[in-house]
Amino acid sequence: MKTDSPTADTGQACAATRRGRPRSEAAEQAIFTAVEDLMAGGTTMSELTIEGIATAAGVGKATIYRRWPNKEALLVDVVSRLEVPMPEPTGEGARADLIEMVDYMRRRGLAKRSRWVLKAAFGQMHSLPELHNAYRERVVKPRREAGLALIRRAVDEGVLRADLDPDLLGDLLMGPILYRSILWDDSDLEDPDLARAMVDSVLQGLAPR
Amino acid sequence: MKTDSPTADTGQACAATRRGRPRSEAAEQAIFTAVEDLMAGGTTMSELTIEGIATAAGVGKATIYRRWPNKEALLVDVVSRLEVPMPEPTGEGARADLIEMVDYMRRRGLAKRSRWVLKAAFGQMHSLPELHNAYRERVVKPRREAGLALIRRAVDEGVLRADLDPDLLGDLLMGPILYRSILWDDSDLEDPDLARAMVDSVLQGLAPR
Amino acid sequence: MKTDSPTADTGQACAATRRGRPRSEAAEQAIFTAVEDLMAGGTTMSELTIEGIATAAGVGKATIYRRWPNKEALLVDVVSRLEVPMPEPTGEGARADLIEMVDYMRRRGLAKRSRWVLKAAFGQMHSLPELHNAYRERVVKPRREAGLALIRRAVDEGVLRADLDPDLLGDLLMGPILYRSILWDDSDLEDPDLARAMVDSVLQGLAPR
Amino acid sequence: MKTDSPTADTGQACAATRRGRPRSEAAEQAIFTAVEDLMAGGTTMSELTIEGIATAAGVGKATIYRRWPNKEALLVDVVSRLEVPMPEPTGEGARADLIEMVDYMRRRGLAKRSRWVLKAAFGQMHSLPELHNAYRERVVKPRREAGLALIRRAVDEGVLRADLDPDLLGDLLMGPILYRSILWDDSDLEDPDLARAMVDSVLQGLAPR
DNA sequence: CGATAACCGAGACGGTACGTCGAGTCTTGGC
DNA sequence: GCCAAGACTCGACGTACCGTCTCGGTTATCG
Repeated sequence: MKTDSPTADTGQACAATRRGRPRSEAAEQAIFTAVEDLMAGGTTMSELTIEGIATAAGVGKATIYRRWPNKEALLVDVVSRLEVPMPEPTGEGARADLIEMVDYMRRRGLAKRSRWVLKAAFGQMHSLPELHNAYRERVVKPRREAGLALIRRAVDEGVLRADLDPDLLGDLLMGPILYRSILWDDSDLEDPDLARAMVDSVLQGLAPR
Repeated sequence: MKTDSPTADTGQACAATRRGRPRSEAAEQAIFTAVEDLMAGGTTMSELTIEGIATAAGVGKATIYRRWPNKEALLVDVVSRLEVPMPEPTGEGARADLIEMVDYMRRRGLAKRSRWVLKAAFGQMHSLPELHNAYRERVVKPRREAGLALIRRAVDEGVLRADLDPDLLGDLLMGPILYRSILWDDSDLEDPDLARAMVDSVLQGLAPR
Repeated sequence: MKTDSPTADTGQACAATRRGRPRSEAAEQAIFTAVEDLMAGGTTMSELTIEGIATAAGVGKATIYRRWPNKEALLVDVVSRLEVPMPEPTGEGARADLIEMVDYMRRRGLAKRSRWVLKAAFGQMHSLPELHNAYRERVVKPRREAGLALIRRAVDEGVLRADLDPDLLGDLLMGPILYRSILWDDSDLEDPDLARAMVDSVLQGLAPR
Repeated sequence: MKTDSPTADTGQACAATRRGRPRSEAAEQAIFTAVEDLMAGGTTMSELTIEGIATAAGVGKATIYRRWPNKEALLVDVVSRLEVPMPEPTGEGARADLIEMVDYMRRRGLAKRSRWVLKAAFGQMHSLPELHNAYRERVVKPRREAGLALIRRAVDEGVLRADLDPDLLGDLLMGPILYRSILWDDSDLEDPDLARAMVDSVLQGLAPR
């Protein structure tokens, strides 16, 4: 996934030379690392304070507020950093690719840091609509589009029915795993065969033949 | 859903009659109304403070804390109150019941107050683990169990395959609609035929015959 | 000197009964004590922070801000508390009373706490004109009027010339000692005979006979 | 008063010629002008920040810190610059010189900028001990010594008694006018005859003949 | 009927974190 | 090496809520 730097929204790439001391890359890194460490250490969302982050990062509070207007904005960037690229098509056919995609979601939901982010940060989004949109634009949408590309290929290969809306197909395939990732426990994602079972089940249909 | 009164945790079922002035039913109503009004008025979750609720309800803070140990507990009750009862089986067979159940989820996701709850309150849950657990226990679980009962009946009627885990069947049927409810726009839920399309699609299977 | 409580300016003596928990007298005392202790401990004015006072007093910052709008207002009250009543007339005649008054000023300028207050707090006043006025009204003016009464009595007794403005007489008698108190070192005030020398010198005149 | 350049404390009198670009005289002027403008514009002492000065002067903060080690040092120089030279002896005798000196103090207390300095800056001195000491050393002391010289001459001329401590004589003559300058309103200084009245009163004595 | 006990609104209490501001230092590119 | 600009760490500011604790006063039941 391609993500802009946190200052992307200020569009500072002006023709005139930038003046003054440039922002410290090290400080930025320290902030990200501090947040991820705190998260990994079991800190819940409401315990995650800017003051705590600043202290853990060895950074002044102003250095954080210079980059992000509030806690949520910082988290969106943390989230973006943690998202890993989706798997490339395996070349073994569309069904295998669909399973791989679903299994990627399952593994991502299991990964400790990623799961914390997926749950906690995502949860805050409805309080800050513009951040919700930013997250959807930068994280959800690219993935959804990759999924749709995959689905269209599967339709071409005859693995998926052509008479259904691709959006619907996507939700039917991805919804269950994401639902489990967000709402339920990790234990519900541990079965390594889960992705195959899900994909095959919806492919074949839940009704008896 | 049937929910205990907020005083449930104080173990009021003592043999001896309670002495002193009883708690004011009016105050309780005022609190609930205030929270719902604030929510409807666009107050985001993080702006929803106990002090604000007390002021809006014309109630002392202690009157709130006398009933709920903390903000999370109050929110669980508010959320529970907003949940509407699930539809009774229609008697037209398991397939119709499944569609009805999915469509109920769709409509619930569209309802203004319910949506606020589903999104905002649910979103905060991972920040507030107790709220998350309480919500799962009191809201999600009963519904899930109703769903599982429905699914078992559908298996008995031969509408669903008997060789799949009922939990998996449930997630495959409910996951897509909940995924859309939580993550996407309301517009994705507007199609009145959506529930039927989803259920029939997964019943028949996404693979061409 | 008669001093109102710090909340005097809110005029809370309303007919309607005051509601809510009353302000803690103990907290107020703790705040005053903390400031005086810090001052006595050599803390300079710019090192004297509200946070430090709150910590030293074992009190929340809000408890201070509830009583005084800012640091300077708090100091005016601290100053008022520290001011001690002026000496009563000795009954030995106007000249002795004048010397006693000047010597009182000298001793006051020597007293550790009082001096700190006289210097540091007084120094801040020109930044906050209304506080300057309050201080003048509540501390300086009563003293000045006591001095003028004394002077008028001295005129009646024939100790002071009747052809001079009483204000001028007051400043000529009190100015030198206050000038030394404010601007110079403590060492300039140590001579126990200083007051007598000053009064007698200006009474007799500085010109040779 | 003659004041060293602000760089005095950096010991610039090195034998080897200074290398690199010399300090900008214009920047220095801009800084002084900015401070005086801000003062004249009603800025109180505690609102007078280095950042504000730098911005108003169109100068970098480092340019200020390169010249003065801290805010207090800058203020000492600003204060020194504002002090105007004392009057030369008039040649009309010691009494006239004493009156002229006291009247100079009176006029200085009335002058707008000088008064700002005398009151506001002086007021802060006890908060900022270094500033206090520097001010005493560079402003008060020379003036006091000039006053003492004058007094010694007056003693020689037989205008002042020889049996009194010159320091005491100085404080008795200057104290009243300085006391009025610092503590009271400008209106108390407006009488153009005030200096003469004060000097003559203390010369003749306050006791009736 | 009076005492007792738990309730009520109001608001102060000690804390914690907020987001801002300024101090004094450091680091850019440019003169 | 100086300059303007603006980043840096640090620490205090004054505000807002948290959850608790008095206040004076109001219903209830119990004795």
